[in-house]
Amino acid sequence: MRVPLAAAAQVFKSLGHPARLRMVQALAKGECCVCELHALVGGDLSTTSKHLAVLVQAGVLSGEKRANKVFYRLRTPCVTDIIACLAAPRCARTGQR
Amino acid sequence: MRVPLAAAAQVFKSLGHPARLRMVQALAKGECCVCELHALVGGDLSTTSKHLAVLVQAGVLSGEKRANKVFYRLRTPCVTDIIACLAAPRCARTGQR
DNA sequence: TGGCTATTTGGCAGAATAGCCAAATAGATG
DNA sequence: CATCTATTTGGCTATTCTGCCAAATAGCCA
Repeated sequence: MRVPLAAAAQVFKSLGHPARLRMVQALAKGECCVCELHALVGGDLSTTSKHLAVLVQAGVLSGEKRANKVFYRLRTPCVTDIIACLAAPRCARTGQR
Repeated sequence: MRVPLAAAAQVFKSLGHPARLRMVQALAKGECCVCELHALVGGDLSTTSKHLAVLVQAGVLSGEKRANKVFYRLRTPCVTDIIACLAAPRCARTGQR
């Protein structure tokens, strides 16, 4: 294993929350601003912001400020694959679950 | 998405701990008994047992008792793919990280 | 500048998690 | 049966996570 175990675990941990997972799924289709992601998951806006910070910290997302909005995007296409694999009724590669 | 978001998040959450991730990696090579997994991650044996329970609860592992030992195995090859993807310096499918 | 929108930060209370110890359970074996 | 090995369960404390509120910050526009 080349990536430190702890770093990999941190990525999984960051994905281990329904709101964060939903946001990452949305971001798999392209970047979104915080307000869009917030509309997606509901709750307090500050909670959304903190969830995004967790994902950035784990290296899953990166954020960029443009005008007065902040746009987040996936940093690793790998994550998209991972989510697709779990989200499908069967694994796309193996045909099994 | 066909698998409930919450269930997928639970899988990620269960993988989001270094000891659990290490055990799952070992199990990707074949089933192990608790004592082997415990030797791998150290700490208290009861802690290992509880980590395994978390993974079973998430649907990642299944355990089977044979004689007086309990053997755990991966339930989903998908998880193996996921881990391989993250563990590699580059994603096996896309060549990117 | 003043106000407006978008987002983050600090702080707090409650819930969940981690890890250790002691005790209980299950099966093998003398 | 008594005992030994392997594992789980109950319980406890310390730590971390969640989600809300209030306040601060940053950039736009009149």
